[in-house]
Amino acid sequence: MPQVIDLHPPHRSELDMYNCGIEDCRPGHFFGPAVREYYLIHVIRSGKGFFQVGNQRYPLRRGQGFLICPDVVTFYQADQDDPWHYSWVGFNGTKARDYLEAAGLSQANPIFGFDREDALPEWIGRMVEAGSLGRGRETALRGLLYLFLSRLIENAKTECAGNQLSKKEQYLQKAIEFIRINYSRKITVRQIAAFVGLDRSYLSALFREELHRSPQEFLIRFRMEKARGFMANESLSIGDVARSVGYDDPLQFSKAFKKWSGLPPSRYRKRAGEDASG
DNA sequence: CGTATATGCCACCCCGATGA
DNA sequence: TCATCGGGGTGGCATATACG
Repeated sequence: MPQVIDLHPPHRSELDMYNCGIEDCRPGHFFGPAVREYYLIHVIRSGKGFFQVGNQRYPLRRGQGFLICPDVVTFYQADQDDPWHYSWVGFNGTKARDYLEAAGLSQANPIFGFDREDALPEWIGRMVEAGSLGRGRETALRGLLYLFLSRLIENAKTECAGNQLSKKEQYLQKAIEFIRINYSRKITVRQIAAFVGLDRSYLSALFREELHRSPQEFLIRFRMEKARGFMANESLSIGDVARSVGYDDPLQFSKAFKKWSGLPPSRYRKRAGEDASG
């Protein structure tokens, strides 16, 4: 018999719980394909099953969990022989996405693992217990949800520290860090590679493999995103913006910006201003 | 022990931009 | 027009680690 706590659709604040529950699925039990209007995390206490989003299919088992994002079609099903027993919590709010991001979770990366000492299922168990409270119920559930997410975030941290990141990912992080700090200066792909300590062609291959674009393409996109931000400041000339993102030649900047956004900087700024005023 | 896989460097070729 | 330069990408090869 599943235990479920269902709240009224809450007003939108920083973090709101929609529901939570514990369920021991029967063999082959499934849900979907369907969408949710909130984030929904399942943590698997035992057994097996799979989670499918788009054409990605994730076989999952005890000690793992998955995130369903709002308005995304998903399907999940318990194993026929060893059906999973999971606990789940649904939530949303203005900060929900930030917390999930801190835990390394997103639509693109919806899977996580957890250790016994993380006690993620136990937190949901306490939520279900708190469901029988009176006037303090909503506050208790909110607190437990925060604690649950804090465990999830902490868990993501140790995963990184525990060298879960491959060398490739570490190199990419280092390269991106260099770009983040130096985008406003004239930097070359060779300098980025030297900073990371890799051969230029090898770094290029890593970018292509992991990010599906070359280091230079990544750098240009990064600069254009920054430029877009700078252009909101009307006191800066296009030349000022160009120099602020590492272009000493405004014409070259305009060309790159047009290629990126479809509009030359001056027209882009004009249109953005019109959009903002009505 | 041999083999597979990941990692990483290097030589090389091609392209486009630039500038004399 | 042609040389140069920065850059992207490939294939070959070496090394280390994991795995049976």
